[in-house]
Amino acid sequence: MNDTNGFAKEVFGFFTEIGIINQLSTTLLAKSLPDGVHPSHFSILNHLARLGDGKSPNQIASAMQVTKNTMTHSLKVLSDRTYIEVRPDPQDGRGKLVYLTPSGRSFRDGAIAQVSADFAHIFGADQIALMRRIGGDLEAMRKHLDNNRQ
Amino acid sequence: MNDTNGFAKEVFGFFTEIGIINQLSTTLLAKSLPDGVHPSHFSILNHLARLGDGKSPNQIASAMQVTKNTMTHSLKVLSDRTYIEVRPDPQDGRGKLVYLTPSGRSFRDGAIAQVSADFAHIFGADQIALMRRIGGDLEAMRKHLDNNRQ
DNA sequence: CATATATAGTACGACATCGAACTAAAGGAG
DNA sequence: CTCCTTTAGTTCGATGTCGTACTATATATG
Repeated sequence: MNDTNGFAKEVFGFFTEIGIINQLSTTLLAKSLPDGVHPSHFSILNHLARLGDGKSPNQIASAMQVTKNTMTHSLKVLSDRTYIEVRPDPQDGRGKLVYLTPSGRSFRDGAIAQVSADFAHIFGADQIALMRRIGGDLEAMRKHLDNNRQ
Repeated sequence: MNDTNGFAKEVFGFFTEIGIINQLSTTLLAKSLPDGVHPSHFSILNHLARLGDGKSPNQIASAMQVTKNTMTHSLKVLSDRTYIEVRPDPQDGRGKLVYLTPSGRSFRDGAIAQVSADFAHIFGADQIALMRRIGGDLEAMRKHLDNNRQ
């Protein structure tokens, strides 16, 4: 096996590991979420609650790393559930702005509590230590990949 | 903000970081793959080439962390492209066994070369060092989550 | 042997996501 | 002012994935 193949093997293994962790944690999150709300939808509510609402769909799509069409779909789902309101942007005739409803806020708060309780069962001291140990490296890797996407 | 919420915030941030890395690396891989082959399909070919073919769909599904129905679908796609062959298991009337075709092997080898070349452009010494630094912790986290899924 | 339980794979429907093409509005160049 | 380019959001079709329910075969229990 030559160098190129060895390099490929190592990098594949690395991203495969990350992919599996992502898959397992997403599945776990999905099971903790009530009412058939998809993790990606919850993520949008969480984003709006943490960083403030009144963002455009395009801004949210960039933050969530999904395409605009996906965001259109997700916002429709959240809007149908009355967790958000989407209003025209008074400053820009093309744009829209997304606002959390009181119902959306309370749903998000309840979900946070539920998910925290569920995760606490399997996330012990060792895992917390591990998380803190590699958190900085993960952030660096994320930023590097984000800055180098074509 | 109380402890529960702080814990939730930290864990969310951690898995969000992993999710974004996974999303970016998967997108990158998808762009390197020729012929519209999905990363998950490539992953199956790679698995069979590395660990040997003649596995059952169920074994592959477990290794890839997807459901049996997803595997049925993926194997049909790969079979239609003549990258694999699915034959009945002579030992078990219910089972099937999956084999790589010569075409599948050469496709996989070519894809490895292409993807390696593409990744080498953005994966420098710093990233390789980072990968080796946190690889063990990622593996431990993956195993922990895998052992504790409900 | 007969029945019950478990396992391999499939069928069906639902849904999240994507890429390409489109509409509408904003901004810039002449 | 007019035309061109860019940007925001949507529509459409395709695809990967999942959960539930199903069939067929194997294995265990009595």
